[in-house]
Formats: sequence, C-alpha cells, structure tokens
Amino acid sequence: MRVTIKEIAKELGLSHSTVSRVLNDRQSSIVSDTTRDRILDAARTMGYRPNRIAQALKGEQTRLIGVFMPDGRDYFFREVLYHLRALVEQNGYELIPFAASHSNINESWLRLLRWDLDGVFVFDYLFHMDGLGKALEYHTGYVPPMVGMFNPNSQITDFVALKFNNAVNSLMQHLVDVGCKTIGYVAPATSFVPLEERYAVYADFLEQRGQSPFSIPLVEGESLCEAAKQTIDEFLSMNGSLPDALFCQNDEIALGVQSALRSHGLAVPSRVALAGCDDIPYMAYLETPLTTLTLPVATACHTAWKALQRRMSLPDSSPMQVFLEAELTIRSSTMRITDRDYVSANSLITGT
Amino acid sequence: MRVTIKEIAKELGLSHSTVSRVLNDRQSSIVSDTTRDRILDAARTMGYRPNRIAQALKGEQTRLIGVFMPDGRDYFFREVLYHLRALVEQNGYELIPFAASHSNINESWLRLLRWDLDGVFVFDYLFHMDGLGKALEYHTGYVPPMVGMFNPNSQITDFVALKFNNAVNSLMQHLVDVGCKTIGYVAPATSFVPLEERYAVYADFLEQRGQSPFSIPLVEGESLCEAAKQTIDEFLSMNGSLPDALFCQNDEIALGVQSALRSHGLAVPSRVALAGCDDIPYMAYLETPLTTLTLPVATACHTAWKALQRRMSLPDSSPMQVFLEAELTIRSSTMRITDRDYVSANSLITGT
DNA sequence: TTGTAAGCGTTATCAT
DNA sequence: ATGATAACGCTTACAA
Repeated sequence: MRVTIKEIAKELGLSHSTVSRVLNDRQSSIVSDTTRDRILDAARTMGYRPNRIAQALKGEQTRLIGVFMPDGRDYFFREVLYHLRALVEQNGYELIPFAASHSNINESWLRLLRWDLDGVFVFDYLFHMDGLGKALEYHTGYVPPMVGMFNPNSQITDFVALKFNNAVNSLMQHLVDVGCKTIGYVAPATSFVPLEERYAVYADFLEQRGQSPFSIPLVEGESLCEAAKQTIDEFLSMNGSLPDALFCQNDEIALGVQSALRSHGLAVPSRVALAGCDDIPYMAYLETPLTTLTLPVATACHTAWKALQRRMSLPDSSPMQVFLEAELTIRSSTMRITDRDYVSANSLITGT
Repeated sequence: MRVTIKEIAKELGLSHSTVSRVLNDRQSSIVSDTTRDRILDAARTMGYRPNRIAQALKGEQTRLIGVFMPDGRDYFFREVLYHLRALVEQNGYELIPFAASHSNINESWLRLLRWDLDGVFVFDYLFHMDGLGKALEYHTGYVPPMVGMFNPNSQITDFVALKFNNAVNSLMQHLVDVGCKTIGYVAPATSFVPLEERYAVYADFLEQRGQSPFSIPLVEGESLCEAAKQTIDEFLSMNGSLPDALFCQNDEIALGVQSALRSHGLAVPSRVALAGCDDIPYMAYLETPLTTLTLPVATACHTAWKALQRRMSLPDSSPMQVFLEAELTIRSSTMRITDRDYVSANSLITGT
C-alpha cells in the first residue's frame, strides 16, 4: 500500500507528529537539523507522498476548485475550462468540472456541494434555469466561495461579466455602413430575450432606427453548425426573403449559416454579410474569414480566479464585480466594399 | 457550517452510527421504520449532505477519476475530455484533469498520485516523454488502476489504441487514384518517427512504390493553424516545389495549410489535394470541406471507461487491449475528379 | 526538541 | 434495534 507518516515515524523511531512537522514545513524550524534530515531522507527513499484526502478532511482546505457549467460542447465552454484549469493548477489546486443541464441542474449542484470545494466558478447563466435558484435558497446553511462568470444579473456577490454593448453597436453600425438594409439575428429560440445582452442591444439599435428585430430561431440539430445550416435551408425553402446581413449568436452558428448560404448560391458578403461571436480561432482561416466579436476569455478567467482567491482568503471582503468588453473584429465576411473605401467613407472604424 | 451525521444524531437523541446506517442504506434493513423515518426527515430538513472527503478517507473509494493528459488546447484533447467527463459523471464519479508538459510531467504525476484516485486515464503518449517512465518505476509501491489511451506501445496493462493502418493506406490509395504524384506529410518535427503510426504507414506506402517520404516539419507558432500557415508560406518563399497532395497530421494543421495555399493562389484540390485527421466537425462546413480521418473518439472513451471500471473492480483481471480503427472520410478537398468519375474508376472506395 | 492526544466526518465491527 | 468505539491519515495544541 501507501507510505504514511506513521510508517516513517516507526521506521525512524520518532513520533508521527515530528514527521508531519518536517514534511509540511509548518513548525519545521523547531526541529533539529539532524532529525529533519533523517526524516526528509526516509520520506524520499520510502516514496512518501502526502494524502490529499486526509489533509483535506483535517484542515480547512480541500485544495479543490469546482466549475459549475452547462454540459454543452461549445468551443467557448472548452476554452474557458482550459484557462481555468491552467490557472488553478498553477496555484496548487485541482479543478473539477461539474456539468449541468436543464434536467439535472439540482442534482449536479448537490453533487458539487458534497466535495467541500474551496471555491467554485459558476457559469451564472445556469442560475436562470429552473431549480438552481431554489437549490441555493435551500442550502442557505453554507455556500462555498463563488464567482459568477459572464453575466452580471446573478445572485452571486462576485462576478466577471462580459459586456456586449459597445461591440454589438459597433457591429450594427458597421453593417449599416457597408450598406446592409435588413439585419437578422440567428440564435437558439431561447435567446430572444432582453436577458441576452447581444440580442437586447441588437434589438435596441434597430428600434432606434425605426426597424424591428428580424429573429431567426434555430431548429433543433445535433450540433450548432448543423442546426444553423438546416435553419437557413428551411427558411429559404419557405421562400422567406433573407436579410442582407445576419448576426449570429456565435461562430459555430455562423459557420453553419455560411455553409447553407453557399449551397444556395448566396455569396458572403456581397449578398449576405455575416457576423458571429466568440472568435473561434479557426474562423480566421476560412476562405471568407468571419467578422466576429472577440471575447476576452483569458482575461475573464484570470480575473475570475483573482476574485475567487480573494473571496476564499477574505470571505467578508467587498463584492468584486468586473465588466469586460467584447471587441469587434472585422474580417471579410462583412466587407461588402473595399477596405480603402470603407476607411475613407467612415471616420469611426472600430476593431481590427 | 455544515450538517454532519453527529448533529442529526444529537438532534434526534440517537447515536451517529444509527444515522449513518440509515443514510447510506447499508444495514438500513435492521433499523426500525419509525427511526428510519425520523432520520430521513431530519436529514432532509436539516439539509444534510454526505461529506465526500470523509467518505473517501474512510472507505477504499475516493470516487475520483483522473485524466493525465498533455496540456495542449487541441480539439482532440478537449473532445476526449468531454466524453470522459460525461461517462464518469454518469457513474457517480468526478473527473479531475491533470495537464502535463515536457517540463513538468514528473511533478504532475506526483500531484495526481496524492489524490488516491480510484482510477486514471492516461494519454500514454506522455509515457514517451522523459521522466514519467522513471516516475512510474520509482513509485512501484502502488500504481492506481490505469488505462492507456490511444497508443498501444505503453507500459500500461490496459489500453485503447487507435489504429491508422487501414485508414492511412486508404487515404494514400485514394490520393494516388485521383492522380496525385507526390504526397507530402505536414506535422510537428517531433512526429516524423515510426512511433507515430500515421507517419509510419504513410512512409511505408511511399516506399513500397519506390518513393521517399516528403516531410514538411511545422515551424513554431502560437497555434497549430498559424504554425501550419507560416510553414507553407516559408516553404513557398524558399521556392520549394510543393507536392500535389498534402496529408496533414490533423485538421487544424490542414486548415492553416489551406489558408496559406489560398493566399498563394494554389487551388484545393485541383493544384494540391489536402487531407487532415481528427474530423473536427467544423471542417465539414468549410467552403472546400476537408477530407480527413475520422476517429472513433466516443467509442474509444466508452471502451476506456469500461476497461477502467473492470480494472478497478477486478484488479487481477486479464489485460484488456483494444484497437479501434480510424476511418477515411472523403470530402471535396481531395476530389480532383468528380464523384461519379471517381466511383466508376475505382472499385474499392472507402469511407463515406 | 520531541511526544501525546484530540479531532476532522465517515463507516463498520463489535457489544448490548 | 441501537449504541459505543475504533479506524482512515493527517494537523496541531499541549505536555514533557
């Protein structure tokens, strides 16, 4: 089996507390140099490694951080997971992802709570789903240190939220500038709500110009790309007249839309200008590189980790609420006139 | 703080062992119905939830499964992680990813060992890296149940490996069939080794036809796409004559290559046929959909989990070594002649 | 400078 | 049918 401090102690004829003292260097200063060396030596040769579980049970730290997130496979989720894990690992913690869907959100949260995590990153979008709100209320006894991610409207004290206001307005203005008359919004049906900031800003922009939102809800599909493709297919086969610009809620949707447009002979950007969101790196390498909203994912994760660490060490510190701006990244998929024309025609050009 | 079985016991004037009996339903049969009901009631109203850490310390299970994997952001890694997490969660375990790079592989492994994991998925590609082999040798005292993933040549008893033999040979034959004379291989410099099966099969195929491998090593870059793009750029600027087919070690590389070719006016597939590997779903939606090798990732993960469960419950069971075949998926990027011509000209067409 | 002992929240083996 | 008690591996206050 596994070497414990007791075995080391027995081996050396010492008590296990002395061994413990040396091995985690807490009160190691008061141990004699010779004893320390003997212990360190023995630990090495015997292959000792501390039992994290026992340390966690005893101490007040488990060194375990959770992520409570939707169970989708979107690029965005995976990217966030990547960054959070890296950050957490660098600081001697481990990251455990807990995936939740509409049907199991409550159980998932309870499962998470059982692990006495030191802290939790919460995709607070999940709080808008039935159940979790109640679960949280119910477990008022104790909530772990949490930081909400990506939305401001949350029940969580600390959060790092993404702001789309400027970026979406810039995008809309850009689309108007390049001559688009009608601008549609492609997203899952559940997203046409004010709570979804991208849609809200989009709708506002149009209304201020006396236009109405043109919402194209996604049909069900096995992937976002596929769903988007089928959505456009169906739309066109029903003889709907397609807007001359489509703002898609993310790049995956945009990719599917682009594919559908192509198969119908509708050129991007000349017939339909196309924009996405998330800036999946692949999208810069498309034949028609995609205009998109670039999200400060790495920064958001860094900030969230800072906030969480702060909350863990100073439970009563003041709320830390950070807003990070998305940025417009203009590429060919919305470039209906040449770069030069565009620049000369518009004084305020945004993005890169 | 948190409700414990002791508190429930005190509340009800019972002993904590009775509470434990009922709560985990082990010897619950011998408890009187009334007591059971009282306990269950109290547990509910007091918001009791079992402490996984304490259970782990006491019992022989931690209900924690690790993944030991490279710390890259490749699509493939993320996809595997997604599947493994889902499987593990469904069975009441949690998955902890441990990322390792060349420089920290030993520490990472030690960190992993500290958690007394019930089992570990190991990307055994990591075993070819310096250090881990030694680390394993060193910690002979105890190795957790492990299953190696994706390579057969490993020090691990159980593994699920991907076989590329058939798929790569089919691809090569396909490329020849559509008239390609020279077929290059684009990959990181470290991959031009027999250990890398794709390359080995590729090289073999060529040698059997009296040709030599045409290796194009990737330059350094911030992402595989970007590296691939720059590699081709540099290659062409040095006036190298590009093969009329390029087999890229994965789809991300192929995407970057495709982008570079485009900017140099080299059409795909008519001037250069292009193939990747991994079947990243996005690649089917490109303007020139990518021919690729489709990997049975989901099946591999399922099988690996089965193998791991078996090893966990029956430590002395016989080795379980599974090989899964990659499949050729032909799309436009290698279709230099029409589908019809191709089908009529070749009796043995593989893939979908 | 080192040892003794209590306790973290469980589970499980004894008694009763 | 229920309770007392030991044990998992560790940390730490207190005793020597």
